[in-house]
Amino acid sequence: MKKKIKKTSLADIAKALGVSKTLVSMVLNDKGNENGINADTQKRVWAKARELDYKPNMMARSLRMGRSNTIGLIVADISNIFYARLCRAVEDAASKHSYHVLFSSSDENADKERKLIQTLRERQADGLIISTTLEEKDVDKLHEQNVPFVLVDRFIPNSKTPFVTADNYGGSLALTEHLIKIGIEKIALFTISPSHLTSITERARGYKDALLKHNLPFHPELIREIPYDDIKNSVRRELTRLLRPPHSIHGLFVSNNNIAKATLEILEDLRLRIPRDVSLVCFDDIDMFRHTDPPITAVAQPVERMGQKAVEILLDKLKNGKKARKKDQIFLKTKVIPRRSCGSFLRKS
Amino acid sequence: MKKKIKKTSLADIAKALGVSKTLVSMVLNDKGNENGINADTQKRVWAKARELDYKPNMMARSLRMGRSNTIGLIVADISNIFYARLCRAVEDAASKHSYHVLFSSSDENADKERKLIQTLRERQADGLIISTTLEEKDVDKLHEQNVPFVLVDRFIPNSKTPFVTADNYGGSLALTEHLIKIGIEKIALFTISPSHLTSITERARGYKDALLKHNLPFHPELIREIPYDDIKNSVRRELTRLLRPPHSIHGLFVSNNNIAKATLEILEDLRLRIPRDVSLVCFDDIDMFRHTDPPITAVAQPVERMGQKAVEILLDKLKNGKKARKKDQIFLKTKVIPRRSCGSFLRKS
DNA sequence: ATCTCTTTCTAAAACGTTTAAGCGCGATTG
DNA sequence: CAATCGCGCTTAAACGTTTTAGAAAGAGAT
Repeated sequence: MKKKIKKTSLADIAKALGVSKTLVSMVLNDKGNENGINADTQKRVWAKARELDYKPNMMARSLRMGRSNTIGLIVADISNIFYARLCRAVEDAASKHSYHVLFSSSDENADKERKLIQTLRERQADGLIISTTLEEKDVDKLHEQNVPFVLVDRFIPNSKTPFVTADNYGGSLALTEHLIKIGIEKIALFTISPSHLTSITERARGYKDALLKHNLPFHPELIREIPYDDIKNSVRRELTRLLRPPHSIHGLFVSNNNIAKATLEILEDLRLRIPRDVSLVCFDDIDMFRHTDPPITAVAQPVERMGQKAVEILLDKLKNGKKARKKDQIFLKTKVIPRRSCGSFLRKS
Repeated sequence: MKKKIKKTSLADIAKALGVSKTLVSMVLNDKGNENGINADTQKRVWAKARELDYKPNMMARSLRMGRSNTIGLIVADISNIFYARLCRAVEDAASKHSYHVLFSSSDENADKERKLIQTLRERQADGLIISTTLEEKDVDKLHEQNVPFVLVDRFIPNSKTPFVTADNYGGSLALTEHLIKIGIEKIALFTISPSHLTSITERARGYKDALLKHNLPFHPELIREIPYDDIKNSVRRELTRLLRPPHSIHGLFVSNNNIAKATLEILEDLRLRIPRDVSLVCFDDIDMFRHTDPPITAVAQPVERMGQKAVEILLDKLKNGKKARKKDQIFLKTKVIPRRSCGSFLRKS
């Protein structure tokens, strides 16, 4: 019925040529010379391999060699442009070293993430790159299971875990100061849950320190947490509340591009204009912020470098054992990109 | 030195319990009952497995079973929001059937794509989903090698190859008509190379037929091909040329979101405004088109369904053999989303 | 005639699974 | 009391590699 066409294996080539599998394997791995295989025999092997359209079976090879040349990558959501870029960077960097990448989206869900880690390990990923939503103790457990891994975008404070992240604190400080310098002082901050993520706490810390630095009052109730899975409704609720007394904010700092999108949408619904009714800044710049109405001031992260660095560190760990090194904890510089979403006048009056 | 901690295998559990690997395997695969394994023994196996933190080695399993539960997915560029969404959809659909996805970006480069296909096959992907840039004969070759695969976004005309694509023709026809109805008649089309892709040729065909349908002149020289790897410069060149006599276009139809972005940028550079100086419409809607200045009229594609359907068809092929069926060639409905980038007045005068 | 050294190649084990075939034994049947 | 059956389990092969250890054969040395 359904004719199962067997793929050609080393054994097939060996049999066809009347030599051993060993020989064929050596030749096709370019170890023919170092094993003193006759040049002519080598040619015959190559020819036959081509003739039979031989393709090595990586599963068998990995099984035997105990390594798969695969990296597992876990991000919150690969359809978010930030992670999509990160994935691409990781893919490119990995493929330079002939590694492949197994992507997965965790949706910021710790359970799902744990399962994904498990699966990736079952699939014998040699190492993991994770934009983790886990807490310290989970990550410690990962260490015990001695899986080589590197965190991206977020990190675990006071831990030896290697990571590559943007300078979320510095970026947020600068971004908030940008608002303050323009004269905007009542600034709310929309963070995203789960809120223990350092990418988020650090942004909040930067925001707070900027206020303090400029002797402005810090009101904890101006920091609002937007749940990852209900962004639009939360933004609507918080925004309408904050824009009227007693808060009457003048500026809004949103912690990621998804919240920014929702904010634009809600403001439009409410017939409110940026920056007339509120100034907006966003952590994480995306292309289209240049073309929105108005263009949005944002902090740009070096996403591509982030991916590259993470791969670099991971592969280094894979090669040279896994002693933690200080220089494997990396903060990348960010950059404020001023655009027109902040007005340019003092509005305290 | 670097202590290699062996992972626990079936054999370890078997030895610890004084039973055979077979038994352990059966129990852990939930085939204990159907193989009449004593309930108590089953419990002991599970307990020991947990105790030793057993994780099955999927490489070994795949090797033995001849299938990896992995789907290979090749797109042009995973950092393009369209493909990122597609990837996410494929990931979700696949994981529902406990398949994993191995993504790769081909950069619209046929050679790279061929290599990726090869690699994915070496890695024993059970099937492939490809947004292909290959030509018919390459795809035929793939068939011969009897790899199950499904094309997405693009298809091969007059071929039995299964595919899932948006109705590029219908969408483009409608989008062009949208312009025409507003009174815009001199419309240029920016396609993207490589231009043999049906996703592109179909869009051109829709554009042309819309003109003919409304008895408007069709000028082939108004169709400009923008190379994938040099979008910005080409757009600048073509745009400046087309906006002045003798062409003096009033409308511009761009074939994907990347070209739209570049167009927005260039127009800004040139101090030109949409729709005052030119009307703009885009095939493929992205979130941010709602918030650009002005919001951009676009054709939305059901990307998520596209991914789902592709997975569905592929998995069906994997299960039920590979006879080509008519209903495995799918065109998905698109939808014009009118926004303010087209003006709303007759401008022929 | 034996020993040793190259050169070229091979046998067999190992990686961790799944699966086809079948074994030992007590209970049931005729 | 022999034959049969079912239960609970095992043996061994197989998947396609890589790798370790060593073999066959001819050449040169003694």
